[in-house]
Amino acid sequence: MAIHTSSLTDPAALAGDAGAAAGVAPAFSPLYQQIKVLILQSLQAGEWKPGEAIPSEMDLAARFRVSQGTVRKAIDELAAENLVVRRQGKGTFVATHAEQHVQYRFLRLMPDSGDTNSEGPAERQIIDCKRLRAPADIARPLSLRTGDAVLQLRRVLAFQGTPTILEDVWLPGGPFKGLTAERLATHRGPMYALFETEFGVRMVRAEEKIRAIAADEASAMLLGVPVGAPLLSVERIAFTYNDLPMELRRGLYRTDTHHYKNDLS
Amino acid sequence: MAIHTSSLTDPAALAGDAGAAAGVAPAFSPLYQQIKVLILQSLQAGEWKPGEAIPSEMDLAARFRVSQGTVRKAIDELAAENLVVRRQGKGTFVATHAEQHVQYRFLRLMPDSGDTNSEGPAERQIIDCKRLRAPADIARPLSLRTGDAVLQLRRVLAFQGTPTILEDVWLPGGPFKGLTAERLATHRGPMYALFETEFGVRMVRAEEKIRAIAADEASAMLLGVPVGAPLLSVERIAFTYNDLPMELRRGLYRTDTHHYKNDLS
DNA sequence: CAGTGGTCTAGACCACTGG
DNA sequence: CAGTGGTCTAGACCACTGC
Repeated sequence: MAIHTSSLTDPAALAGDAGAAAGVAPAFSPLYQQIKVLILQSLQAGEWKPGEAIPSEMDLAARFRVSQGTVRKAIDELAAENLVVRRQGKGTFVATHAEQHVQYRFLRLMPDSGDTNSEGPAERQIIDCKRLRAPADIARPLSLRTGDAVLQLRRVLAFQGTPTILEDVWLPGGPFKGLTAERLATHRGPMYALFETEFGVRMVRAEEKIRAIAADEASAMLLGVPVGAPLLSVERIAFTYNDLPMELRRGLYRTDTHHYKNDLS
Repeated sequence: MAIHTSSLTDPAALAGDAGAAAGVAPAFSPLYQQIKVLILQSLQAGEWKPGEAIPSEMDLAARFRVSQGTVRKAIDELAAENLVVRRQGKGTFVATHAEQHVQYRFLRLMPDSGDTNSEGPAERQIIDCKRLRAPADIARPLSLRTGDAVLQLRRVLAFQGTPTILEDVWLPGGPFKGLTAERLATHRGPMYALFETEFGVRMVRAEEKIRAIAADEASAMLLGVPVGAPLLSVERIAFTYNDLPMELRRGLYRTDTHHYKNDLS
């Protein structure tokens, strides 16, 4: 491994050796990137669980035989990607969807007046939860084969008594074996927190495609709006480590009292 | 200034002195943050224009009497905020909306199939451009007073012959004095690039509120969709340095062939 | 080749947390 | 008070660019 050849005893050998055999460029990779990959591997291997502290910078520096500054830069990037949270004086912790002061980290729907906290927690109602064989348009985004087992879940979120979000969620059957409507209903806190504690699946990032559509009969009924009313359609693919898709979610949002907020920079 | 008291000759005096008089906490501010503010001030003062190189890290370190590493960390943050672009071997450059390989940095609308480049440049058509006194709902988000002069602009963007975006843009009359429909029509490239070169206004970040609405008669006509068709309503406030709002934009997007893409992390 | 940003180190000291 | 992350420095060397 490149790390061990580029330690204190031989700081000259820096270039990564991955891909050096082929005719392609040697793809120079700085030491801190290599350390970052090693920490990442420990994270996905579950060496440290969500919410727990990872070893101190000094410990990691000793383990990898590099200076603290190099470990520091690796952790800086992990923190920038929200995989890890630094707390001065305490340590560095594996990020988690539970115990996070923002209840829903990936939900961008905000009430038109007041902040998210002022309207209190969402009232959740599970409409449906069943196993089925994935049709092509579900299997593809989840990197599954058509016909593979998936879990489908339908629920409604209401804010202050007004049903606002109708969501269909699809999960790969393998990693989420044993997930039931019962378990979901009794769980408090974000769904992604339950995924972490019960199934060891941590959602790391997501992509959303947003459209405006007209409510069909079923959706209109569940959300309490007229048929044909404009709704925000939000299709989300959520990824765990290694850009592995682990959830497909199709949501319909009422935007008469709420809006989808996005910050560009 | 704090910088000069915490130079090489007196590296002990680090704490910022801002706000030390009041009973509030002294608000410790690290050196690199102070340097960042100084560079920021030079940026908004126009000491270096968009597209130009700023002084090298060594030069800035000498100017501010700090080490290169400290300047480096300041620039790192500016680069993370897209205010500045680093190019190895060449220098650090003031970010610009022109000459940027992504044509529209703040536009999140993507064609459903293929990438942004495959559909070629947007065809732009100015519908209207006039001066008026700002009503309250326009003045407020622009931090103006009701009745202040604003410029209103309406245009349609079409992709491959299909009108897709209808936008109303409001700009404060002062900074944009002299902007005409003629000038906009003859200009090639992003509108924000013209704002930089002609008016010295650089948009740095933006906030968007997204809703689904039904097309009214005027919008339906201009976009070539039936009245009542669902459209994506995108309200954007764009800010220049110092979080100063400089543009209000209300867009209606057709989402039958395109979608709004958002990455969450 | 000189000049730029990028990496890496070693060591000192500071701010914050908790026992 | 010890341990953690956070700041700052000084110096060496590397990778990339352009003359």
